Amino acid sequence: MNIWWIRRDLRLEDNQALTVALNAGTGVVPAFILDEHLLAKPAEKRHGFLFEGLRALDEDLHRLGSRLIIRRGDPVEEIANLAAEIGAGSVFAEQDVSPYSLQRDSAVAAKVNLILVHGLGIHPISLITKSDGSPYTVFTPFSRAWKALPASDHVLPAPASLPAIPGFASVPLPLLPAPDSFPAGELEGRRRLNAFLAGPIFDYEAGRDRPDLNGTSSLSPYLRFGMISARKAAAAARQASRLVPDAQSRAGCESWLNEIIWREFYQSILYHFPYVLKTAFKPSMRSIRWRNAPEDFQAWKTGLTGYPMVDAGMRQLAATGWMHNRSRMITASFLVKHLLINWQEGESWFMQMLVDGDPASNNGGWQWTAGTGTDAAPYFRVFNPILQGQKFDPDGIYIRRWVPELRNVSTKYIHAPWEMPESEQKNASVIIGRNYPAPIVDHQFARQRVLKAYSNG
DNA sequence: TGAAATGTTGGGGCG
DNA sequence: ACGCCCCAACATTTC
Repeated sequence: MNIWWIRRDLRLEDNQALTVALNAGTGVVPAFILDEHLLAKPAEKRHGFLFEGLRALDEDLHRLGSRLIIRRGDPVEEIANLAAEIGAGSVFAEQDVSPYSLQRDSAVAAKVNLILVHGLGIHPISLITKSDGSPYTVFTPFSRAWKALPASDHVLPAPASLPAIPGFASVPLPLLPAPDSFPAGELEGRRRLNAFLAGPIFDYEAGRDRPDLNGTSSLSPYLRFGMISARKAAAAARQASRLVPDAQSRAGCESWLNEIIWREFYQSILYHFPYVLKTAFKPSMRSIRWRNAPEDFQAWKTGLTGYPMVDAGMRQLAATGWMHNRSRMITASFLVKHLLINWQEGESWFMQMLVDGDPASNNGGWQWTAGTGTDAAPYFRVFNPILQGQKFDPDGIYIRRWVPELRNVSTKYIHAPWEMPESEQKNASVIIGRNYPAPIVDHQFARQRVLKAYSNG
């Protein structure tokens, strides 16, 4: 018997670790270790999503004649114990990139025959380097090298059946449910991919920037836990692109594929530069004097900054465990640039709240926004939350959805409600400073302040 | 995957 | 006819 050690590949279709394990013969025991170290970190929605995903996977395994063995504790001990218990020859697992997983896996490999299999990304990180072998640190050349590799559109089918598992002990999963907006499981991942490919992907070029429209795939949590394989998603996007005649639709597909490549770019960055989880990628950006401002941070977290576009994003995050990408940029920029609070505080909050929270992508995004990272936004690029709102939520639909106090505010004032005359405030049944805060910081002032802080840093 | 400040151009009103 | 001013529209530069 061998072990298929599941970590963030909760799927049966296009699972290379599972396939290799099956091909090794002699039977496969699917196992998941509830890692105390990881579960101790606050991330209720993501954990609920994971647990529900494991329940769904267990059901799928039952259907094929197998089942999921769950253990709890330190994975190094638990995998070694399980391997000894079942007399496992080898342990097969999908290779991960975070420093924690690298250290964990090398500790496991010291105790059992651990075989790590590619599959988290589409192309192995080792294949995408500059000609001298060093890693790319700029997205565009990285993506060119990525696209130059032969497209691997082959998707491994889910096995038709699996070997039965003898009566090994398994601990129950915590009952924590997945958030309502994200039912977990491979089936739901596939459903969402198909729904996205049936239309929205063709408008993705513009649609992806509009938090008021459902223009994105909302697949991020499923990709995060491998409930859909990135390779299958990309193959489907390429196929969709080939089937449409017009350039605009093809651009949508291409643009979405680029987002998949961003994901792998940041995986590569984390793999090669693990210190980014601790400090700025750019050494020159490590001496910025951040503000210690707990009240401002609290206002940001709770969506009470007085800037509707920022507050809408933060409340969407708190309510659903997900935030539209455009809103992620706007809210992150606001924390770092307007409030001058260390991007690492925001990174940590997002990791607590996000269902799709992934160290590589989340860190990459925050360092990009803060201007401290690879291929980052220049520090002087300061988003104006009012203009961003006007551009990307022109009718204020997104704001009214997530900031109900402003529901009756006219579109004219929806992005800057503090400019409402008193009579308008009464009409809209919202008094600025009472039912909705006045801006906690003036835009022009904040802009000048952050430019100064960065240029001194 | 910016925004603001500054510069340039050109049409129109006007004396 | 002409210069002047205003200002929108666009372009460039600066942060």
